[in-house]
Amino acid sequence: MSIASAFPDQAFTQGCPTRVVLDHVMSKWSPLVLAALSDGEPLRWSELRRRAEGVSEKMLAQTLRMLEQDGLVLRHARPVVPPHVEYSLTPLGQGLVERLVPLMTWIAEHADQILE
Amino acid sequence: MSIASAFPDQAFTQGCPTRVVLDHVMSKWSPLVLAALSDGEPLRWSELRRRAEGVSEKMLAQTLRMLEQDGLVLRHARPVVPPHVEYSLTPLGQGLVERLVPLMTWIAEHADQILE
DNA sequence: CCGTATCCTACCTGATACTG
DNA sequence: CAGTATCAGGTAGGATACGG
Repeated sequence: MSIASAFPDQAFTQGCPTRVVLDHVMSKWSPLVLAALSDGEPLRWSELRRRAEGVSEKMLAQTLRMLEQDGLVLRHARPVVPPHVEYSLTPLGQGLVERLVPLMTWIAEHADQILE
Repeated sequence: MSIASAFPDQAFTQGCPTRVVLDHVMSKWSPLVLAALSDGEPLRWSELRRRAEGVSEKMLAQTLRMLEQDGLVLRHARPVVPPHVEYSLTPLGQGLVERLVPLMTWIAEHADQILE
């Protein structure tokens, strides 16, 4: 029996790869970083820190490394002084944010209702 | 400047109610509980424990209380012995899962690609 | 059957300092 | 500018035992 009829039987069972990806995508800062990149425009480290308001340097680094390893975010470092590094979505990452943004939009529209 | 052009300016800024709701919805077990209820059929505590494979009793209780307080999940206790309690989605919760399920479906379809 | 209470650990956070 | 390193403190989450 799967968790819900919408998914294949083995999806989101314990130890399933889907569970790992779900945890990555749903981690505290991933949605904010992914949403910030959703416009398609590459962003620099400092700009990402401003957009994901409240993120520590440690957690931003950790989140970006994770998303890069997952093939969702691309890191492009230009070898200049001072360093210039840009982050953008991979095609895979774009597919993800196309589903993520509607969810976040819904939350933005209904947050008041939810917290009274 | 908002986090991304898709959202209103104040959305997902630090301390904004949207941030609280985002954290609730993206918490470790919420997606699995909400997805389990997405079929529309009310589920009992023991069935939810089976569907959200790996969840501890403490975290299931905490997650359900949170979702109930947020007005996303409805708790219906029938006063019988032994106790019979059912959980289901509120209309608000249904609106949420309509956006959540496509995201989780995408993850189920692309998890292999992501983890190589 | 449906939870609560307790304890314990792991991670997140925040601050600070430092490097190419 | 774009990070890494380290350490102290708090909080989310896990394991287990017990109660209505």
